[in-house]
Amino acid sequence: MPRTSTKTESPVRRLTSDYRLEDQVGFLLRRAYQRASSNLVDRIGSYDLTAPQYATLARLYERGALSQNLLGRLVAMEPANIRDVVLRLKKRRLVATRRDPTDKRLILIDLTAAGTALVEQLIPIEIACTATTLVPLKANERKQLYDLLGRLADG
Amino acid sequence: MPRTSTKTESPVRRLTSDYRLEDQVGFLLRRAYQRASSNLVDRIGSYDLTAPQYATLARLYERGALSQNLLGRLVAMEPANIRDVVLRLKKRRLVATRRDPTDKRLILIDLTAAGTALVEQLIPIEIACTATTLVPLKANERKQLYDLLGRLADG
DNA sequence: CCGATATCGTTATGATCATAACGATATCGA
DNA sequence: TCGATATCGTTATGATCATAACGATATCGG
Repeated sequence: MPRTSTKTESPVRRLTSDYRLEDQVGFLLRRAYQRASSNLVDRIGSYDLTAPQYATLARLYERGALSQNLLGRLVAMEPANIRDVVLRLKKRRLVATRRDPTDKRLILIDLTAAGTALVEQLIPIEIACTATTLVPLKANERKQLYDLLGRLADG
Repeated sequence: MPRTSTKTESPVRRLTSDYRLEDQVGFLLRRAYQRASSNLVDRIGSYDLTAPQYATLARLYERGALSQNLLGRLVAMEPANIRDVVLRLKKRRLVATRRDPTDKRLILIDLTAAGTALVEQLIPIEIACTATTLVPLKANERKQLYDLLGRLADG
């Protein structure tokens, strides 16, 4: 086995630098999200679902039929993005679409029976997954994290 | 102006549900990262740089020449991903590549003069951007957040 | 020395993401 | 009523992302 190789590293140290990438909150958030997302895919990947797809199904389960655009806002996806997710879910018959009779602009999305059954299977898995992700933190720390992240996300 | 439209919402309430998507840490992390990333692009977008591209340049600035693979690990990108980022940066002459003479597998990546100059311009902007993202939090809360996120990310 | 194993970079596939521009529909205000 | 404005969904473009499979190179153990 070749050594794990910090081999090519040269400790050049340019000019300034009390700067560290690790101190940038965006970088930390990206890595934490990678971890959480990876945990979820490990558990629900066998269902061939991604985290955004799961979020979409879960939201429909919570709220019932929604227009494609509103659904997108509720799962934090742009119109062009939620469109593709809905198309994939529709192709697998997990959601169904119909026109809103009173507003011809809208496409209403809803879970199918199969979609509903799948979400009900997945919800406990996702809850367990969240627990796994939070293992490094104590109970009071988790509550603190939720508070802080919520305030960051909402601006 | 059409109303902001919770129009199509139907409060169907399926089976169970003390379940809420907002309680899943992955969903919160994704939204917080969206916010941070958006803040960064607002500020450095005029340089035609994305957050991952900036992270890559910043890491090279901190560490000097690195193999493509190690560089990828240090910015939390898969080999296939860091490859594309490096290609784009190389096309813009912000980084240069050369073969490692002692290990023919490696491609060494380093900043060009132009790349170095650009990073030195961008670092203060990024620091300001992090400050903006953290505005909702008080100083002690920021410290707490860093601690919690770090432990989540490192598993 | 040499085969087993590990690492590096590449290729291919598929799913997110954000942005801008566009036509169709809906609503508002004068 | 009717034009200005807003929303909805679509299309196109480009950048992330993760995964699996692959050849080339490097290292280790016997």
